[in-house]
Amino acid sequence: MPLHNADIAALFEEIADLLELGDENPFRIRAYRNAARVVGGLSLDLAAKLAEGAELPKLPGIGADLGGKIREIATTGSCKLLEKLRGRFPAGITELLALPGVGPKRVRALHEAHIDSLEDLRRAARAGKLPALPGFGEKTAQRITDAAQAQLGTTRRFKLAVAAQYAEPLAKYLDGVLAGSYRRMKDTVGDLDFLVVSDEPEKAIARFVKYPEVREVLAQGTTRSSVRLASGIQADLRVVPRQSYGAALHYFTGSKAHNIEVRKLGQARGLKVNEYGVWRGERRIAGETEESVYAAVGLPYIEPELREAQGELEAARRGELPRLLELADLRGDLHAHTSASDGRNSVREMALAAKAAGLQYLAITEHSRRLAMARGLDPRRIEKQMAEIDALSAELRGITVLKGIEVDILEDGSLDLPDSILQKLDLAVGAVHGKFNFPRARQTERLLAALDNPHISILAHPTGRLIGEREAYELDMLAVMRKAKRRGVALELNAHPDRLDLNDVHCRMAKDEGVLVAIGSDAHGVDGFGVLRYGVGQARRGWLEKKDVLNARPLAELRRWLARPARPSIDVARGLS
DNA sequence: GCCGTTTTCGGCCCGACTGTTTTCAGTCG
Repeated sequence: MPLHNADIAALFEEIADLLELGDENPFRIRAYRNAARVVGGLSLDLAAKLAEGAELPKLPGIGADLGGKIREIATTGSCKLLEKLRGRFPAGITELLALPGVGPKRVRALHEAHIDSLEDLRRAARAGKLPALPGFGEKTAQRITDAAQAQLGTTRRFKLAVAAQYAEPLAKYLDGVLAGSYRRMKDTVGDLDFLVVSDEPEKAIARFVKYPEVREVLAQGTTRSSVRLASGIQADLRVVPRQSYGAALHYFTGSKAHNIEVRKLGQARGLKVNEYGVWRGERRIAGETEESVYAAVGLPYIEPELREAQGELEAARRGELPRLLELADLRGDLHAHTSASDGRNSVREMALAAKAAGLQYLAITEHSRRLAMARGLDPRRIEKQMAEIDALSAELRGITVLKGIEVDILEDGSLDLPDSILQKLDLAVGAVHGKFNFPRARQTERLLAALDNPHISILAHPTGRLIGEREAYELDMLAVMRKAKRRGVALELNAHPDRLDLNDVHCRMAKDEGVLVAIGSDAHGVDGFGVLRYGVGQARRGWLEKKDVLNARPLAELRRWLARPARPSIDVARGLS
């Protein structure tokens, strides 16, 4: 069982937790958390790289020691330090750290009282033992008891589009702006962060806690407040004066790791960066706008989606920031369904809706026959739809409908339709809709085989993940990308908020590998194009520019790309990789 | 544990809110 970057990151987090319980040097603990973040956000599969005998690449914040531990974990599945630390504390004690209001100090106090798990904690709470513990008291004990009962230790995150339903009305109510991971367009958000400019912060906070959807006020101070909404999502408000707006927006947008980097840059220039501004001694030299904050530390403005401490500060310093894709750059959509399969509207209705959404072309890509429950199309019904599209095209103006298919990739990597019908279509989008649990090698082989088909233009939702429901299937993504590159196939970024697949890390990997990304709405109705903004958000998080995105190209260029004779049916490059 | 146009040693981002610790620690973002 090979360990992937996420597994290595999880072990580093565990080491950090256990070191924290051991009251170790906080900077050493931070080094492990930083390493977890760096490794977890890497597109390159470290274990695979090491298995090939390659050297570990130079990674920020990872020196000789942590590099050695990565090697040790990748090859043995664990490391000596972790085993030693695990021996020092009862198994499962780190789950207590996840409870809100519980940090290392309180876990140690609990441990002294032989409370070493969530179950122990609930039992001790029922017996009324908690308030007597050092540093607890009635209120703290109650808060922790409630959290333990509500299973709050299991961090609940909300899909971006779900969070939007709560976030945007509240932002309007507050007359404020959204910051945090929501503004950075992360695929899921843990809480909502709002910023309001006001010289009467108490008033703004009073209005905040009176919002009808507030279920519980978690904290209420003179400049900030936290509440839990009826939906269960936590909302944080920060109120600042006008002259601090940019600094506060920067601070509250994060990410935390990005902020730390910016503050360090400031420090090197003798400046202090906080949420009120950039300071030289007592004097504020910047802070009204985010641009002024970056300028003060010698950088151009950095887009929120890039602020993950993944090389954006270095790129900014060198003047090499990407010019990120924008929603308006999308010229068309290459993945949509109609009522012929499992959609809700006709081709005509979908085409008009796409036009209204500002698109110039739309590919209709129904499911293929294998997906019977979605009323997948067989060749006969495809021919019928092609005729329908031809007739429609004769009268439609301002929108071009392309004839496509979302063809199932079968277990052996062959496609669910014969070449004889695929070649009549403008494009075929290949997709996996079953057998998600193949072992990594077999799943990879299956996709590589599918890419050999000369008619496949786009690989849809390449990892099959459903956020919060289904993990991505096991896959050697690098091998798939390199093959897609050789075969001239684009990889989809499915913009549906349940998918967002490719994710941000994979988008950046695609860019690095020179693979085109197609942002598809997967619309199943006329209201389905609005999700493109989430797709663009992830694309931006993956550093994608207009040139990296297939459907940012004008129709004529797209047609040339689709029609080019480049895809031989035999992979001449096979054996060279 | 990392890192260096101040440094190979001595630093390491910064502030708010809560509760209980009577002067601030713990936690969080």
